[in-house]
Amino acid sequence: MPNRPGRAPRVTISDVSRAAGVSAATVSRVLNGTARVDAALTDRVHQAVASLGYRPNAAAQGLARGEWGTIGVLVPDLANPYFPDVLKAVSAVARSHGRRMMVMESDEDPAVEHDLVEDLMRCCDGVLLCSPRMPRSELAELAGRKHPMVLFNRIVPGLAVPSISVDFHGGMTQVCGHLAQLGHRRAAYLSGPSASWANAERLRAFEAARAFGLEVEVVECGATSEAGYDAVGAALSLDVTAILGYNDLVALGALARMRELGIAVPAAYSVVGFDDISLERVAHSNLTTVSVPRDELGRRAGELLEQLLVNGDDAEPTYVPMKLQVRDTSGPSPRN
Amino acid sequence: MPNRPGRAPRVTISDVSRAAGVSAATVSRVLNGTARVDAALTDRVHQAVASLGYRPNAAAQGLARGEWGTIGVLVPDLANPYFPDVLKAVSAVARSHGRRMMVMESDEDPAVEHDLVEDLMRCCDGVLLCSPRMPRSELAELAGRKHPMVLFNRIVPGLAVPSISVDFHGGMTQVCGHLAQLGHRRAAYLSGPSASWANAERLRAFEAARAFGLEVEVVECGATSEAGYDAVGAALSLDVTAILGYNDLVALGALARMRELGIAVPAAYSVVGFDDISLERVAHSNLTTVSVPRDELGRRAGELLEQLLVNGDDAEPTYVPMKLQVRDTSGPSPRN
DNA sequence: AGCTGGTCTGAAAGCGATTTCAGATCTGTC
DNA sequence: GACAGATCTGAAATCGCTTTCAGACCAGCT
Repeated sequence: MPNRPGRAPRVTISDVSRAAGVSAATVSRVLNGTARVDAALTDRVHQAVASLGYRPNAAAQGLARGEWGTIGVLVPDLANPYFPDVLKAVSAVARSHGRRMMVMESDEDPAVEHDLVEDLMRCCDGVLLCSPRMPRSELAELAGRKHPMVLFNRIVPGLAVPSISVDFHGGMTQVCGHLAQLGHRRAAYLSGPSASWANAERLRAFEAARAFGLEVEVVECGATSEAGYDAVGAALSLDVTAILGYNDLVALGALARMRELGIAVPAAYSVVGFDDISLERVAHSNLTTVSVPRDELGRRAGELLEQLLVNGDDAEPTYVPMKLQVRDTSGPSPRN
Repeated sequence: MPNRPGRAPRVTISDVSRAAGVSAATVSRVLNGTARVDAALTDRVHQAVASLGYRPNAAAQGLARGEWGTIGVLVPDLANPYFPDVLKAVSAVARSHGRRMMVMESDEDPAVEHDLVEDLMRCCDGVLLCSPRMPRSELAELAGRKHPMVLFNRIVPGLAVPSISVDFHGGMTQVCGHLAQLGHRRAAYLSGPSASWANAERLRAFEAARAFGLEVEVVECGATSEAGYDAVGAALSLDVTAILGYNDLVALGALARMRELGIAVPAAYSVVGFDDISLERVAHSNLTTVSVPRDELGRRAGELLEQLLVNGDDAEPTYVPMKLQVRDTSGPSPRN
């Protein structure tokens, strides 16, 4: 990089080679250990590197090696407590394989996702798309570029992209089973982003739920605690005995509103969340929910991508099961 | 980059120039708008780009331009709800200036911070260090490299590095004032990471607090809700009427333990947090705390870095004030 | 018609690494 | 002592893009 005024002069490999009295090739070999080099030269190189404070330029390395040493992650919303946990694990995996992590956020706007992914592909060896909301067609187009890519929490039928997802359908089925067993016959579901696969998977569970006697009404809501707070009114008017949140935030928001209204939980209504975000550790609202180990999920997503980069394996879609966590906000139906 | 088996063949600028029947220089000019180009040629270039699906290689651009178009952010812990909010804002600012964001996490280990920052400097135009725990000497060494760098929540006296920090000292002083006014005379502070500047700043406030009649005992604790939970016992044995947390997580953990022990808050003890993390929105524990607008903080940090990159300005350290949020966990001292 | 000056374009020289290739040196045999 | 082969080293090509530089072209003027 050119020396900018006021910036430290940039030390390049040829500065080092000059100082050590060897060729640039030798410096490269010493630093990367790609070939045997005489011990005396090795020493001189190391000394020159140390005294000049040389650090190889990542762009030049990337260009020459044909690898950036970087993976890219796209998330819908950094502020959603779900993703930092995943990022943390992905970052750790990436680091353990000597890669850096680039992060982009779509801010829940499906329209910008495509561009962001394109940008990521320009500077990352592989990309991890977390819960992408973009339409199937765009996703297919991106997949068609043959750039290593892993899908997280989004399955696109008929698209052979390695993916890892939480078994939302199974999780919600467990929730329904739990409520049915407690004698509930009608429940309201505070629905998440309508375009999202994650929401669709949950909805799918309600058809099966009918089989074991639970009818679920859908109320448009959203993915935030505020949305949950606001949607309670509509839910309560539906003659139900239980409220299911799209996620824990929604359920906690609903719970807060119900507390304000003086509604007894779980005596009058059962409330069930989804995701088991770690807020539970601190919030102590003891929400009944279904959990999934987010760190393990992130780790597996990272490993999947890494494997893809190294072996080019085209793995099968992986589903990670959820686990019902019965706590204090669910109980027998009051109409039993 | 070389074409890997199974990967899409890489389209380069010369492929485009060949297809459009112009020189690579012209393609570059059209794409970057750096010079007037005949309309007919411009069209041909655009068509070639579209039909080939050309995307400039970021590494090559970075190398040629001497800029990566990337900023790097180092955080101690992604799982700490504080940072995602900051990252979100930083990411937005970076994006608005056409830059990407690289994220690294030290996992609260000061020993790895130095290497991570070094790595960031190899591939980012500028770096933002959030609450770095590394010793002053290392920080000084890094600052000496003249690589654009902004410090967030860490002031190093005598080191001329642009920085933006929350006025922790002022915040904690407000907390002490609040408690003193409520008649409290002795309080316990559940102390955070001992090496951290943030903790030192809070401690500093306790000396001043003595002046208005509040004695604060320090209990070693940590930065997590678990640590707060565990430290309650020690705090209660100190003959105090109030407990101050290093942050909200600690305070919430303490609160949870106290609830278990059947201790009335704020009747028997007042509990005060620090940071006002957004968990409050969902946890509804109504913790008294001091707040700081994390998104604004992130935005300003991002802008500071951007300014540094563009103007090379060496701005003065900025302090952002905190604001006392009196809620339900603080009340008059029972010994009044 | 001949110049001057201004636009637009392409050839070529970087940017800073890696890697190939060929030459130099050194071993160990015959 | 000479030769084959193995080691080690440096020169140069390469990665894909930007940017300088100089030439080509055209218009407007004297």
